[in-house]
Amino acid sequence: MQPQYQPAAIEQQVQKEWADNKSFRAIDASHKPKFYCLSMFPYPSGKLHMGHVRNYTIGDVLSRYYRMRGHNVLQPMGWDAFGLPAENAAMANHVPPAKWTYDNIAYMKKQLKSLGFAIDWDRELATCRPDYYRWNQWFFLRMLEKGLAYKKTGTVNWDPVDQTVLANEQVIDGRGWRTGALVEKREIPMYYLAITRHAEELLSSLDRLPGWPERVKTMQANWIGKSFGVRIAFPHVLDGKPDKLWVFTTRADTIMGVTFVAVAAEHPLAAKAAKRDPALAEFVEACKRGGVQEAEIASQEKKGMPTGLFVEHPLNGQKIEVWVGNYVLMSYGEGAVMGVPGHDERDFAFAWKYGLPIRQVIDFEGRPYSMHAWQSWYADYGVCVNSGKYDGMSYERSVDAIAADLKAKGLGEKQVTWRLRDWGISRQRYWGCPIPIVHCGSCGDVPVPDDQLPVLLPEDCVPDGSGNPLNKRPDFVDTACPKCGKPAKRETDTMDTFVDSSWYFLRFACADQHASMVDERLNYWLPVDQYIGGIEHAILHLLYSRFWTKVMRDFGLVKLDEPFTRLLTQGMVLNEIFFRKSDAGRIEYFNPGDVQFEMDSQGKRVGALLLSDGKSVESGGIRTMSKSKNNGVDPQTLIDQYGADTARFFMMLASPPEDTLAWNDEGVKGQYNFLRRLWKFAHDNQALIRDEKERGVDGVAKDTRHHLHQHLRQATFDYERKQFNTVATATHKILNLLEGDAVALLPPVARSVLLREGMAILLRLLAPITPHIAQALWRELGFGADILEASWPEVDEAALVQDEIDLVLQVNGKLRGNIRVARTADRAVIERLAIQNPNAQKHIAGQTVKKVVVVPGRLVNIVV
RNA sequence: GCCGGGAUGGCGGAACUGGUAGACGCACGGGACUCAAAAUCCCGCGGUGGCAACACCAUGGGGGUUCGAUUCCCCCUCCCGGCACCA
Repeated sequence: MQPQYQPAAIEQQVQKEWADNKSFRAIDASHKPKFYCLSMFPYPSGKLHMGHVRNYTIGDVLSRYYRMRGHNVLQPMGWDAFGLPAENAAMANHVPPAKWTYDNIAYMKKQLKSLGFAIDWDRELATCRPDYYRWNQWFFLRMLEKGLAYKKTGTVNWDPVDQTVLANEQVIDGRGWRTGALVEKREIPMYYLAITRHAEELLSSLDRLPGWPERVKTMQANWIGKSFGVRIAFPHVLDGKPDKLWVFTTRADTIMGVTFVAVAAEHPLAAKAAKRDPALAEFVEACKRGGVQEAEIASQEKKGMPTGLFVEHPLNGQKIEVWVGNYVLMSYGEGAVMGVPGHDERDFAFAWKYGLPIRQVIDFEGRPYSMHAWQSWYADYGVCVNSGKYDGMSYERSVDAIAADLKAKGLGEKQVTWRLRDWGISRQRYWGCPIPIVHCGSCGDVPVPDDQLPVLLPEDCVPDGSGNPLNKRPDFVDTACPKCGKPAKRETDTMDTFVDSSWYFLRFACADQHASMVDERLNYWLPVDQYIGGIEHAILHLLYSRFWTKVMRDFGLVKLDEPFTRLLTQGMVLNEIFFRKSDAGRIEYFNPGDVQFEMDSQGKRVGALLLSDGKSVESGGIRTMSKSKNNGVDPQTLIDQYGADTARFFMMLASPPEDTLAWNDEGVKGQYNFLRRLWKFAHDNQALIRDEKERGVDGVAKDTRHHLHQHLRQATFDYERKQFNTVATATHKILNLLEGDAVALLPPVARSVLLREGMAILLRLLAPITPHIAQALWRELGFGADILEASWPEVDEAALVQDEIDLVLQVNGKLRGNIRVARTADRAVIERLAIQNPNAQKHIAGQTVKKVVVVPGRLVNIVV
């Protein structure tokens, strides 16, 4: 056995054995319970970042833990390989996105292997391969047949200089990222998937996902946004003919407080009014300028303009003016809202700005109401007031009554409305899955027949930033109509990459199947037992995957309602930002690795200096690691310097998996030292640990065994609840215990028994987190050939029982000492001992004891 | 703006169902070993007062429930994630 810990040699050796033995190949059948453990597949951006290392370490720890607990584990890996960054890299380096992507995959695969992840590489897939994306196309055609995929116009960001559709990410402060031109909204035809048809089930089946975090389920429920309300018509006369302006509201109880109606800039009524009013036309156009991002639209200043049109209040016939409001969304409800400034904050701000009347129609138990300042409780539910026949009614009663009255007049009805919109999947980009449609002059849009799939994406394009490069490829675009055979053009839009990631978890069960999208092996492996990925995917990716699964189920392709049984959403990895601002106002960012800190004598940081010139830099707070802020840390440096085990161990120790993790280089060395200490301790005591003579543990170092088994119980409990930082802590505590004086002073036989037991526990607790060193020591110390096959250590309940326990002594809830009592001591004895305690006496000091609270096994509190 | 989450020493974090706040680690300070350095080992380490025993204060801020609150309830501040074309 080597006296020194040599991670590079150990890790290479152990990884070679795993590869030679195909240790992580998942078998499609077993008497053991199956465990499908999946981490979200990476986008091959170049090299692994810390978020990847964290994500895949969590997944690997769970995979290895469940394997040791007797499960047949599948942990696959693939590549989310289509996407925008490949096109950006292509423009910057004049390399085709395909080559860039495949090179990145090769490098990142090497990195994943060097981290020792227990992955079944035989099932690897990449979404940019035709044998994967052909099934996107095939399934899209099935959805088209069923009407679940359809064509309609949608709004996109348009760069007028480059004549290109921009992703939201490419719009910076309302301007195109390359041209700096002001971005416009533009309507273009797109394909949509009818996810709203599944809204009800996507919402209701969240209740059948107990293994999902509540916050993710809440976010999804809010995103789907089921609202119960009333659809209300405001009658008016338009071009001499009677017409109705429809609005949707969840607060029909406030209808008598309506003082205006506002429509979206895209609303037909706005267009009509704009024809007669150039100022209004200008305003409507101004609203249409700018990007399509909801955050941008919703946070802009509320602006409006009257249309000069009037409608009638549906219940009292009052004349109400119609406004155009930039805060009204065309995509939600009717694209028009009734304005109730008395009880809606946005309407209040709007009315205040334009001098529209504000009317109180809800009473809040007589609390004083002022129309000069908004109070957050004005939007609460209450009782109708100033509302004629509805006065005194509660929310439910007034809504029922108002809906009934509106229905009788043909001016409204109760309605359920969803916030969820259908999923637009058309992208005007090159590096994605082609949409299998041919546009024929005679036959229109013709689906590509199944036997002509896949529609292959040419892999040698180099985009230049203007338009979609596929439009410049006659070899791709020009084709024959599958129906009539005449010359026709291929659709050049590609699919949203969320399509690729909406079903890849199914494909891992049958990655070698080329005759069909999925096969019967899915029935064994699916659903995914544990899914792990970033919290930033809590809504879109997870919702689309749930939707896709349900559609595949409806088509009879899979037998599952939900794809992911348990979900762990890991927190983001953050790092501090350092910068200098030049006189010209330009900001230069510096990598935290190039910055050194000045400390005071207490170790408190007082300044930050750039290593290269020794001058100070400013701190810009802590953000997610990104290229633009130059605050990323390359995990490869860490692996090269300390080895995979240290990188993995530190990642798990630093923070609970679901919390954000602020990067801190300093701690890494400490964990490397721990593994070195472990190795040295094992080396120095190998003779004692190896000694296998049959010896009982009865009466051996009772106190130490008590602590050992307490740590084991805690660590196992923490594995189960996936709090790996305290598992790592427990391994520290065990090594501290084994190294401590209590053990060193034992006679050799007792020491040998204890060290052997302690080490056997410690190595198995470490095996999921630091598998290489655990395997090496397991073998060196003679516990067995392969720790992968070892079973989980069992807690010795007898070791946990103590004869005497310490109770916390409190007076009026304040700590005043401890008392030691027998395990079996009854309440009366504890009370007497507590009151007699000299320190307690000091604080009771003449006051009367009102009562004594005894929490068995924990504390006693004297109340005076 | 809307939805979700978070805030505990110099730092990462711990505290299981409301029961000793700061486990464990890092950083820092002191000491041992060494010609020296590294490595290693030992001691200290929330704040204030005190020689000490100890006392008081302290879990973002304010209020409440309780014998007892980091934990439960209400209000506020700041930070992070998502907002449908980044993945």
